[in-house]
Amino acid sequence: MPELPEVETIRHGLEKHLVGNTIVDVEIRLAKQFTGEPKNIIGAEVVGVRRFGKGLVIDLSNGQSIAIHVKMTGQLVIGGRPMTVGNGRYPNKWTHVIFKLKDIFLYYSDIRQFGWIKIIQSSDLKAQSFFRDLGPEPLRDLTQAKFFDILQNSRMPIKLLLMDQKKIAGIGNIYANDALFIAKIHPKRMASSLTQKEKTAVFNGIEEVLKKGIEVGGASEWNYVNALGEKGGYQNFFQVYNREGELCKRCGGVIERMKMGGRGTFYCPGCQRL
DNA sequence: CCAGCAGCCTGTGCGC
DNA sequence: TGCGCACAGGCTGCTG
Repeated sequence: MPELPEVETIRHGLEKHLVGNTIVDVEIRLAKQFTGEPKNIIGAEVVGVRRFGKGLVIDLSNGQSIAIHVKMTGQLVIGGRPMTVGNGRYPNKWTHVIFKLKDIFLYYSDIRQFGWIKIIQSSDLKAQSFFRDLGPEPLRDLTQAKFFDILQNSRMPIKLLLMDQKKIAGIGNIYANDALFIAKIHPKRMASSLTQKEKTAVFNGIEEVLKKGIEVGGASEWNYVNALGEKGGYQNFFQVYNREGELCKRCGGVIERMKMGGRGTFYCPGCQRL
C-alpha cells in the first residue's frame, strides 16, 4: 500500500512529467472523491509537486493546489488517451478523475474509492486537518533527538506509534513491520520502554527500509504502480511483512502473524523478543 | 484526553 | 459452480 516510499516515487514521476505543463480540462467521473472548484485550476501551469507524509500536493501557477491522498488503492498514472502499460489500461472502470493537460493525461484510478482529491488555495493547505496534524518526516526533519523524544512521551506500543501519522509522517504497515525486524524489536514493546540503544536501532531501521523502498521504487505487493504505471520492487525485499510461515532471513525461525490495532503484524519470534 | 473500533469500499481467495 | 466470509488497510469520526 502506498506509504512514504511509494508516494515519493509517484511524486518524483509527476514532477518530472507535469511541471511546466498546463491543465486544460478536468473530467470527474466519481464526484465523492473530488472536492473544490475544478474551474479554479483550468489554464494554470504545474509549478511543482510536493509530498507530505503519504499526501501529495500539485502546486499551480495561480496559487491553487491539487491535494491528493491515494490511500490504499489509488493510482496516479500519466500517459496518452487511451494508454496501455503492462497489463494496465487507462482509463479503466476504476478511473474516477482525469486531468487533461496540454501534452498529457493524468489518470486517478482507485478500486476502493477511499482516496481523495481537493482543489484548494496553496496558502490554505496547512489549515487542512490532514496536513496540519502530520508529525515530522523521516529522512527530512525527523532528527534522532526528536525521535527519542516522541518515543519517550508515548504510552503506545512501538508499532502503533510508528504508524501514527500525527507522531511520525509516512510510515505504514509494510515499513513499520520491516523496520522493527531490522531493529530486532518486538512490535508490542511499549515505545517508552526502549533503551537508548534500542531506540537508535529503530531510528536506523526506519531510515534503512524507507531508503531501500525509495531505491527500488516502492512495494507492489498489491496494486501500487508509479506515475508511469510501472510496478516497484520492494516486495522482493520484505523482511517479515506478509511472510507468515516463511523463514526468518536472519535466524531461520518461522515468521509469525498477529493483529495489532486491527492490522496484520508480522515478526520473527526468535529475533524480536518481548 | 485517549484507546478501540466501525465505516468507507471492492477484489481476491478460501472453505463449504 | 457459487455463495458467504475474512482480509487487504489509511484515515475519520464516534463511543466508552
